[in-house]
Amino acid sequence: MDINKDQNTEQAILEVAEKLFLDKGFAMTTTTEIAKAVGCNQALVHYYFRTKEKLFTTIFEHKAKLFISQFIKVSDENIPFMDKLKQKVEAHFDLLKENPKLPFLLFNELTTNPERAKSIKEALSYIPKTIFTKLNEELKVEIENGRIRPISAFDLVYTIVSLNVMLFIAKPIFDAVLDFSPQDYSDFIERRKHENVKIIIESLKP
Amino acid sequence: MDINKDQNTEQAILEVAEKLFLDKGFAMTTTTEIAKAVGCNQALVHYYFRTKEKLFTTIFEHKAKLFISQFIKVSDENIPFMDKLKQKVEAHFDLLKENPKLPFLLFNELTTNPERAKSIKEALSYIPKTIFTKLNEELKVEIENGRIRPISAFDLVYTIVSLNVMLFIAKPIFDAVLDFSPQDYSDFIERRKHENVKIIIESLKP
DNA sequence: TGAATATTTAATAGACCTATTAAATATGGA
DNA sequence: TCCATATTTAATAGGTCTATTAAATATTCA
Repeated sequence: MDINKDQNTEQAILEVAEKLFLDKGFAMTTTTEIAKAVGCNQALVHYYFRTKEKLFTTIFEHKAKLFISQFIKVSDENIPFMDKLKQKVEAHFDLLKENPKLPFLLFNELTTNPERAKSIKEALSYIPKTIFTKLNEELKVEIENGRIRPISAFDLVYTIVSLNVMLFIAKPIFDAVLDFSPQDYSDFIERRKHENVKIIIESLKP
Repeated sequence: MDINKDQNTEQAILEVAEKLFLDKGFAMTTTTEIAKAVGCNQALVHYYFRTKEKLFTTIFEHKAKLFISQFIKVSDENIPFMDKLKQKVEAHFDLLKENPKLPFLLFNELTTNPERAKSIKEALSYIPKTIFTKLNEELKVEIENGRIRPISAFDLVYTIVSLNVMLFIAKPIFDAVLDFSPQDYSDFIERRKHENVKIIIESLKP
């Protein structure tokens, strides 16, 4: 071992593997490469995690649960619905900004290897059903009071997620095709953060 | 050769490879598998296309150019801006519906193998710059006449593409995580087609 | 028909990958 | 210190993949 001699090898493997899986997906990442990046023997990756699949699952489930639990964190309940909505949309954006490659990994693994769906479903089951129920109830009150047009929680969430997630999934397009500099990209997504909130709020008007 | 004995082998390879690349991406598709699906010897894939990379590039560039040229097709010029916008958003949706896996392939290849960016850039350069210029001019007129709020062509396009494309990229999530049946999915995206138009129109109000 | 060319096949080189094994080395506690 | 256990290494089995080659077969056309 070269690097990371100080810290836990198992942890080092997890960290390096997470970065590589997020960068290039499951198929394009090899255990040989992970070991090399950690600075350890390739057999060690299997010693600690047995298979590449298990290593991936461990990392993905941990990452997904962390993401979801961070998002779930209740915000101040005693504020108007629209303010809370703005808060949530921005919190979703911020969380994506901290985990910009997670959505792609989810899409990638679910698309190229549907057998992994079960493990991913397991990881995502951490999203309580109650979230949708609760949102639907809140929406119902707003709709009945004529403050917003009729809309389902699912549709609202779809709009939010689409507008926010695409900022990060499409980054390689902005970089390669549109020749965005890092500054261009940074400016763009920050501007869109507010634009997205505006569009979502606007789309709810009765 | 078993199947496709009637038709051109080269063409058969292209068709089968296109399906497989779209289904599973470049990395997860093997030339052996392509040959097997075509019903020919694996060496034939290399005989006609030399390398897997060349085969992929041929297919991708053709697909991308087709998609773009179909979208570019001018619609009736003599209708109000908002009507044209609605037409375009729906045309974009319809085109995606016919090529539901193309966006993912684009993201996948650009993300997992950035070296391929050049060839993809080449394929996408088929999008004339004038499109954005023209849209910006049309927007300017609408803005100056107070019919819509100030917005850039790029932002408008981002909103349209995000809302439409996510319907298809996220399909594996709807299927696996939300247990959508084919009918559920079909109903959902058709509803969203109109919902997306509404959101986009609404988001432009002054 | 028969020679030139095109297509197809079987075989395989060469690379790399995952996973395992046995042996070597390090570590911690009695 | 010394033994038991944990960690690490080198070596390798066994598989698959891309790409090439030479030989076999089919097709074309003079």
